[in-house]
Amino acid sequence: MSTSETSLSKKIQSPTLTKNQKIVLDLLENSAEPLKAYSILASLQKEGLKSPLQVYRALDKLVELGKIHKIESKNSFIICNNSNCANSSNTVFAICEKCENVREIKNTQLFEGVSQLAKKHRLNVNRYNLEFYELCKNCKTN
Amino acid sequence: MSTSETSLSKKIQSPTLTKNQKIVLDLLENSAEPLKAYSILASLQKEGLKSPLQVYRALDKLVELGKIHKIESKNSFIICNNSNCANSSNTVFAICEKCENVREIKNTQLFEGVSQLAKKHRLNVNRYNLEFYELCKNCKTN
DNA sequence: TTACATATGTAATATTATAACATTACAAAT
DNA sequence: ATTTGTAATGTTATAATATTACATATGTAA
Repeated sequence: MSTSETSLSKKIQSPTLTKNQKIVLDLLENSAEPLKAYSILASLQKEGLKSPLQVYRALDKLVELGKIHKIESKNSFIICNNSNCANSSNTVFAICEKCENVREIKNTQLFEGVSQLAKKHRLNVNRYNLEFYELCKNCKTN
Repeated sequence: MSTSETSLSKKIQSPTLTKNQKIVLDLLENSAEPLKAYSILASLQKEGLKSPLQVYRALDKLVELGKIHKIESKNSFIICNNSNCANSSNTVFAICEKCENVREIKNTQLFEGVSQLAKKHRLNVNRYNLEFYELCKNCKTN
C-alpha cells in the first residue's frame, strides 16, 4: 500500500490492483515487446499463476483500466505508453510488417486529428483503434 | 469463365478464383454480417468443405486479394465494400459497441485524411486498419 | 452481522488457427 | 507433348487462444 493511496484517491483515480493484476502489469512494464497471454502465464508460474484464466482475468481488468492495450491483430498485450489512455481509450499503434515490432504512438495531435476526421465525416465515435503498418527503422536499413 | 476474362485481364486484374475461394466469397457476399471461419465451414459442408484449413486458406487468399477483410477484434471476415481495397489495403470499420454490428466505411476523403495525418506526423505508413467504436443507429434509438 | 460485489482457484472445454505431408491441377517453357 | 515449377487441395493431427462453470474467499457498505 503506498502512502498516497487514500480512500479518496482510490475512488478518483483507479482501484488498487490485486496481486494477480500487479504481477501481470509488472511483467508487461518490463517487457520491450507485446506479450501473449500464454507466454505471460509461462513467465509467471514461479509467481504462483496456474491457469490461463488467472491471466485473462488480470489482462481484462488492466485493459479496462487503460493500463495496457490489446493488439488485436496479434492477440497480444502491451503496456500503455500514454497518460491519455486512462481517459480516452483511443489507441494508435505502428506495427512493423517485417519484424512485427509494435510501438504505441502517443501524439495528442494525431489523436485529435483522427477524432476530428471522424466528426467531419459525421461519425459518432466513442473510441477507436488505429493500427498503422510500416517498415520499422531497423528493418528499413537491413 | 466469363467472356471478359482474357488472359491479359487476368494478369492485370486478379487471378481467377478457385472453387473453394469462390464458394467462400459467395457466402460472404450474401451475408449481412461478418462471419467466422468455423461458421463458414459449417455452412459450406454441403458444398464439400471438410476441414478448417480449406476455409482458412481460401480466406487468406481472399484477404490478400482485397476481396474481403478480417475484423481483427472479432476474428471474423467481411466482404469488401469498397472498390479501393484492391489497390490500397487501408480499412476503416465502424463497430457497434452494443450489438457488434460492423460496417465498412468507404469514404475516400476519410481514407486520404488518415493517410495525410500519418504523413504529417512523419509516419511512413504502408497501410492501416482503423476500427471506430460507436453506438449504431438501431442501438441508439432502442 | 448480513449482504453484496468483486476476485480467486481449478478443471474442463470451446474456439480459433497452424503444421506436416501427400497429392493434384494448371500454366509456362522447352 | 512432356517436363518443370508453382499454387491449390485434401486430410489428419495438434497448437494456440479464450471461455464456461462452479466452488470458495475477500473486501466494502449497509
